[in-house]
Amino acid sequence: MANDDPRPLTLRDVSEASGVSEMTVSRVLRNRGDVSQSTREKVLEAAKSLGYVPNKIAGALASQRVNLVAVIIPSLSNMVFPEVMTGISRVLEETDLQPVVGVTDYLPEKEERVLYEMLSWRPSGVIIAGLEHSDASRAMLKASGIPVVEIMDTDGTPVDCAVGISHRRAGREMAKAILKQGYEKIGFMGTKMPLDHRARKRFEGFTEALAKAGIEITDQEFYSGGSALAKGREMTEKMLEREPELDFLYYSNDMIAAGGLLYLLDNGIEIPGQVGLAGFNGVELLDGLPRKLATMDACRTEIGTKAAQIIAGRVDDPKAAFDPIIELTPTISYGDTLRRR
Amino acid sequence: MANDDPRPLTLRDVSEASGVSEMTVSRVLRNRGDVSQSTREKVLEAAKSLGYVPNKIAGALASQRVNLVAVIIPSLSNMVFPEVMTGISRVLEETDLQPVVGVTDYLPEKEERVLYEMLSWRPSGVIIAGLEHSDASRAMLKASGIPVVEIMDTDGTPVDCAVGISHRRAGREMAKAILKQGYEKIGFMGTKMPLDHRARKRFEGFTEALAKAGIEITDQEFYSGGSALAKGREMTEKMLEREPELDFLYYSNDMIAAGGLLYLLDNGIEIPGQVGLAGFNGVELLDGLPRKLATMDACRTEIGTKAAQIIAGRVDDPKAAFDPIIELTPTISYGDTLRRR
DNA sequence: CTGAAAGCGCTAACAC
DNA sequence: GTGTTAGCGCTTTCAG
Repeated sequence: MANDDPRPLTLRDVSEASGVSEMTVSRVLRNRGDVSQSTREKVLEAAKSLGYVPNKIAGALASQRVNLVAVIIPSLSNMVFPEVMTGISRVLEETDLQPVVGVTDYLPEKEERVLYEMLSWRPSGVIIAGLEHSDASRAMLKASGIPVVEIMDTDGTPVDCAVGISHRRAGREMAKAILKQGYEKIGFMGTKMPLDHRARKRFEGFTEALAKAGIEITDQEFYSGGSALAKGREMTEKMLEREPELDFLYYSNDMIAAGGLLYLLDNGIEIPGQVGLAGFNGVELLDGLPRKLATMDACRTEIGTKAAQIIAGRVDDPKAAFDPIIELTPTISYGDTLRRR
Repeated sequence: MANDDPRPLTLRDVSEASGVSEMTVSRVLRNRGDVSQSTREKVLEAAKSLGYVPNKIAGALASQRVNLVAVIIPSLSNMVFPEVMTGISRVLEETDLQPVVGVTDYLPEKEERVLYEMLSWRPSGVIIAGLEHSDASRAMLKASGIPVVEIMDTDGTPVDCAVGISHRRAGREMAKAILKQGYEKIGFMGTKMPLDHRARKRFEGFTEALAKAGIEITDQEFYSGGSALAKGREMTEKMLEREPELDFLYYSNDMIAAGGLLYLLDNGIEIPGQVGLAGFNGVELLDGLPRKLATMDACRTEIGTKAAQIIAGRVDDPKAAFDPIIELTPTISYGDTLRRR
């Protein structure tokens, strides 16, 4: 029954055990071509009882086909990429493609290494976060000759094609919504991440829209590492000590915004009358806070879904047409922390 | 410079471009064997300018070696597995092994599929969550002939070896700590997941230790889906309506415990005097809550680290000895919600 | 230090 | 419906 010999089983073993040629065994195992019911049963029986697991390495080399899609993302620890993965998996499960995840920790050199490593397995497509990559990475992607979808961001020029939102616009829209509610003394808090281009673009869009209204950010603060909830609390405290006049706090993600919210509530500050708040991402995780946080969803699942569909479609038909850039539209939810009565 | 021909580059292309035999090119690219400085440079130059990326499929088939470690986990969405991954990656980065992640969504059939798929790439080792697997999965793991580490749990019999904590004991220890503080009317809230064996074992250990002290759980409630924070809040509200006499709430994870905490605070219930709380996991994410939640860390990063070390060690030396079960010891942190004054 | 030959386990393409 | 042959792109092994 089990395999005692350390040598892994091969098609040949199944062939011998079933008295059918290797080729026919292969056909049965892949459901390819016509095979008589009787031999099919013999083969499946033999394969099962031996515990045969096909060797995809050999199969891929022979067929020049690899059903893998490389998915390259900066991190698994925040809520955003798991949701993108969910979208991707949902679509790919309907196909014979399989996602393989690589994580870059927001480091361009690591991205390069991971990409090289993944491309060397000759995947059928690449889904990669962001539009900013090293020259070498872009060159590899171009030279690979496979479909590449850059996700999350549309502010830039994709190597092949992109699905995402405009983070500049997201920042602008939030600024406009805040101004419209009559807030004027605005503070910003975010990650100290020169390499998080999307956070940077949101910040840029935000200040740009404020500037257009003749307003400058009153104060700003950046953090790195640690528990986001705790950091949001600390930064908010510090900032309000420095600038008690602030009437709005814009956070670059929902987690630190939640920390800020808890701080304000603890200190009896009236929300959103005295101070308003908003975050970014729309993480469901945070439903259940004492107040519903204003935020902007980043269309994460949809980005994953669309990206996977593009890959699947183009693997299916390499000459099919496709949009070079698909820009999704995030929506603001006002919650209880942005709308002044 | 770039590759216009859709055909991917091969060693032969580099060989021709550099005027060196394929074999020597291969040696240079893998840093194997002695190659003169001058030919080495010629080769690297040629490979780089062509944008050559080696084909690992062919390499793996020829060398019968695949530097991949299959990591099979139920989910990426909660905080627990990303931390395990961190531990694994940290160790494997020091070696030439690479983790490849598969997700099962807590479904045994999906686990079986994912495992089959991964084993068909002939990885050098498997790290898989839990000790409960279908017969077919166990058979595959055994037959694979590669090192297998089952992680998270030690209450059971591993196929090969295991690293984790005893969730039964964890439940018992928490029960003892709660009783020691004088709490007596205890409610339990958790996930409605017959397939989350570790949550189940904690629950069993918990009730068992209470029983030994002659106490039964006063009330219990299970949820599925939705935002854990919100669910914790809702369940807590319902339970306290049903059983206003409750003096302690034990939650099967920190996220719902946090929701419960926020509910109690909102309703002016005194913690931990009137009602105490505890969760499970020790998620750093939650630092920053108004009170520090009592919890028990699950040694997640350490589990990842140890598991990866075992794989790396056994890949290095297949006949090295190893412990079949490594049980780590979780520690209770009392925070502000368990210690009665 | 470098090269030539053989073959890893499978599948495409073609017989029968 | 089934079998045969010839590789896929690399590395192992062995000669020089």
